[in-house]
Amino acid sequence: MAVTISDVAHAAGVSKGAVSYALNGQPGVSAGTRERILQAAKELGWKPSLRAKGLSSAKAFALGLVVARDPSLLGTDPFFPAFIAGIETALSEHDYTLVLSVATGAGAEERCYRKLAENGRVDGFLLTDVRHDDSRIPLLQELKLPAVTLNRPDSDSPFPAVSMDDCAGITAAVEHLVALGHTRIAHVGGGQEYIHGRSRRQAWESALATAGLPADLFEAADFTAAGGMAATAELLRRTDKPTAIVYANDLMATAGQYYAQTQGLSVPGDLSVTGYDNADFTQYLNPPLTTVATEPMLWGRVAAQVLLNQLSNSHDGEDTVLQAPTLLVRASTGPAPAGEAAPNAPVPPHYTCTQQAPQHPDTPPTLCFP
Amino acid sequence: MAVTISDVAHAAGVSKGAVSYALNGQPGVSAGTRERILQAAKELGWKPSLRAKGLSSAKAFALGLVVARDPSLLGTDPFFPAFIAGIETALSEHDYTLVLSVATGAGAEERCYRKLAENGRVDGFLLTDVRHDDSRIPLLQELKLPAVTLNRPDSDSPFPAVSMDDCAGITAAVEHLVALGHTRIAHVGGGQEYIHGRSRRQAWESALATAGLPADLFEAADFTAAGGMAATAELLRRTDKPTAIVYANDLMATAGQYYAQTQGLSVPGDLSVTGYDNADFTQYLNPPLTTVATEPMLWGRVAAQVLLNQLSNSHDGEDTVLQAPTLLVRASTGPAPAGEAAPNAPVPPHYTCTQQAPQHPDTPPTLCFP
DNA sequence: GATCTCTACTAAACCGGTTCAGTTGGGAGT
DNA sequence: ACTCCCAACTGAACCGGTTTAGTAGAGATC
Repeated sequence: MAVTISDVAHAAGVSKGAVSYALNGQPGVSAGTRERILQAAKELGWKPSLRAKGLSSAKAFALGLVVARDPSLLGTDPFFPAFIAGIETALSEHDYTLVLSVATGAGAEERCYRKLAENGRVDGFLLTDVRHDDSRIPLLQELKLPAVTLNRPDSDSPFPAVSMDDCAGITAAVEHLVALGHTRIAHVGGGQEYIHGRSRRQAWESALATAGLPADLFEAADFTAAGGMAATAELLRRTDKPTAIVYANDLMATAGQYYAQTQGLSVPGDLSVTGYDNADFTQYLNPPLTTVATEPMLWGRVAAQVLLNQLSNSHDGEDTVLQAPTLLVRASTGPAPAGEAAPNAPVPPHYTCTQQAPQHPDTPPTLCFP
Repeated sequence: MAVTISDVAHAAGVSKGAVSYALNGQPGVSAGTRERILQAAKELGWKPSLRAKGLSSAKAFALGLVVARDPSLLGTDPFFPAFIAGIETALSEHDYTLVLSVATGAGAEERCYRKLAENGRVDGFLLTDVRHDDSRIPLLQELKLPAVTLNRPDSDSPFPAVSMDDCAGITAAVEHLVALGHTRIAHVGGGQEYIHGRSRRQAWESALATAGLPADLFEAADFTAAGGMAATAELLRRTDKPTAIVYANDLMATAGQYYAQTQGLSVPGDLSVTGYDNADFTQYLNPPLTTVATEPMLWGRVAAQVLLNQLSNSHDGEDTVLQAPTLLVRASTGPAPAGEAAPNAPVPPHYTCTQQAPQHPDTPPTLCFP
């Protein structure tokens, strides 16, 4: 059996309580005794039992992440693995672990949160894929567990948010296309129940408005390849079909680009395409995809850090805003087809291309890392 | 505060012990009393505290999965998300959860296993990406925790394995290429420290031997896109360059196909390409990739199930063999270039194409699901 | 030198379950 | 009627920590 606090107490010739004080840096033991206890603990190789700690302090020393995506879609999205890796970097420094659940099917998500909370598995949750009027926010309030949301929800939320602005990346994509002379720039949106689905659409609308162009080429989809393909087919069927499509993520862009090519269109000759996320494989598409390089690892690390700070009461409750992702121009975007360019918009000079992922400060400005 | 076992005992007018017996289906309480206790527990909405249960029974009610891949590679591999989703389907039925750790950097992996074990976080581990002479096997024996390995390790292992044969898929790919008239069929291997890297290479060698062809076009890589691209470049530089390349995974195949196209080669006109894994995006490549459709979700479910059975002592210790994955023929493979085909091997008739993922029985044959 | 106060420490309760060692009461056996 | 036995149940110990209440002893105060 493993060595317990009683063994240490016996070895050091003190009581259990004294050992507990000494090892938690609490007052109540003299410097000499403390030293003796620490020495004994080290010699015996004592590791406090998290189970016992958890029982007496009513903590789980774990954070929860519930993923409610379709498993088949999960595998295609590069976001989660990197996001999780980021969480780990923050957790590994404190004795916390990540409890991951995948909920599939209606109602499964809520059951999942309830179960983890009621079983006392976790001390807090990381909320991803925040939805319009997200039901998980009142749920977690009911369950009385702290949380951190990725981006600020559109409903009232008492939880701090860690945000990475969608708007800038989409705006940059639209501006890039406008500069290339495109005037019919469509958007294939992600699920509009997600706030990032909505915000990307809104960013597209505003950017077009700024450029004095109509935002009438919208097709809703669901972030899946199949959805992106169907939406693309719909757009290309129109008489006023677009010369460029801004997709809400890479997977839809990949499928859309593929579909356009099967229809005999050249990318970017006849149709320019942009994605979002910078999935690894997009640089090996033919043509490589112009996309927006997000930093899911950083996001995960900061979100976990904020949640941990909240648990140790050292968080100020403020939202954290991460640096906005930047556009990565590759070969899937090009000048608008001849005869399509607006009269006063000749092919512009070379567009500034961000080839490197942007530099991020090690710690975001609004966070106080201990 | 939540309702405890004492509350239930008081409500039912019995002792704590009786409640414990009643709720665990143990003998020692009469049917009537049992009924009364269950009734009281239900009325009070009692949920047993996993923390307390864990402390007294020295269990964690969790399984561990340590992923030792580079985070950037993690995001590109569709295996893990699907595998994890499979694990979840098995765990959700029992009150178990998954503790996920991402270990990066030398030594981090072992520290990770040790930490989870010493902290009593998990009751067993799922071992993926098994390596040649894998050091984790003696490690876990030392830590005295049960485990399940994906595929049988090449060193002595006391742990049951859940295997999905690599050989059949690669063999089918080679046979498919041979039938198309190819005689110079290369292999870009995954990391040869991994047993699946080795077994895929061996499968390629044997299949070529069976076809009476030499296996001299091998290039080692590391399952990454960059590695696949470099290996492809190396192969295409040779004077006896291949007309077909069998890659050990989709990511390398994607990068390789892309590289070949940038060099002015037509796929499959000049070069046929096959992948492995059936990552979702591969069907949207140009051309769509011929690949081997594995079932990571099934794999995860069965592996978790075997480990759970082991924990409840209901596992027989036998290995479980899952149905071998099948070849999915798409457009990245075609007849060998003219003048390249073997004299007596005309373009063959249409090759049978498995368009559907294979049907798997709900429960694998060698497993006894309760 | 008696009291007062503070530090350093101990003993025991506690978290919420499981489990072991007894105790009780009723029915069978003789 | 007496023992014997077993099912049914209780009380307490236990898992390994934290925390509270209480105590011994040293030093300061008057």
